[in-house]
Amino acid sequence: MESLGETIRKRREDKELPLRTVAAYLDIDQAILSKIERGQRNANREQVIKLARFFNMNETDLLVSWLSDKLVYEVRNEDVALKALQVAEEKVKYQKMKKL
Amino acid sequence: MESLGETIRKRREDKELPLRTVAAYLDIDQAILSKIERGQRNANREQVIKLARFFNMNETDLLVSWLSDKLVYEVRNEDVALKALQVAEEKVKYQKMKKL
DNA sequence: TCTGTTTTGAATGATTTTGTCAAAAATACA
DNA sequence: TGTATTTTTGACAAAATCATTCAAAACAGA
Repeated sequence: MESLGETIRKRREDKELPLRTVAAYLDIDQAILSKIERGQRNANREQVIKLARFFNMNETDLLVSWLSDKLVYEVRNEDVALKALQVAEEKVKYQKMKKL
Repeated sequence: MESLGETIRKRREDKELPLRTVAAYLDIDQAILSKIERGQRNANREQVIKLARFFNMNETDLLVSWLSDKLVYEVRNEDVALKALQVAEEKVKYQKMKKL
């Protein structure tokens, strides 16, 4: 279970690229990319999409990774984290069903 | 699948209480409570706890309802909402496992 | 040590959240 | 209807959170 940050750091190190290079492609300061890789900052959607393009990864997969990171962050330190995620899942399913 | 807002509105109407009364107990403006009940605003943890006490409900259950609402809100309009929730669940489980 | 890379944290800006207030809209009911 | 009560709305302000920049510190390797 890898976070988006861990994933892209691996990719970047595989290619032996400095933060600078990827950050330039994303048009952000390398400090931000460093923080994103280490999970200290959240990327935004545009950055995730660019990262997928840069590293030739499936965009949807990376967006799922990113979104799920945000969800995990939202329930950090919560006793009922797991339960809440499960209930949220049911709620989303229910809403989807209602739309048909 | 009921949101926290729907739940407490029902309770309040059952008891035929005006927003004013419950809002006073929570120490907030009734406008906010109105918005919380209709899902336009998020309650905070303290308010959820007070609501549970006020309506004699199980605090944990209400917190789960509240947290899951927040999660649903976070993935609204996302194509990959369900997938992201499932992945988040696995991530949380994985983290929990690692701690043992 | 020198060079390039990464991390850190303070400062600043931008955005979001939270709440208040008062007026408008809706509701209840004599 | 008319009046009182409740609810909703939206403008506004304060507070909190979040993103970004920058420069310095820490780190890695030759």
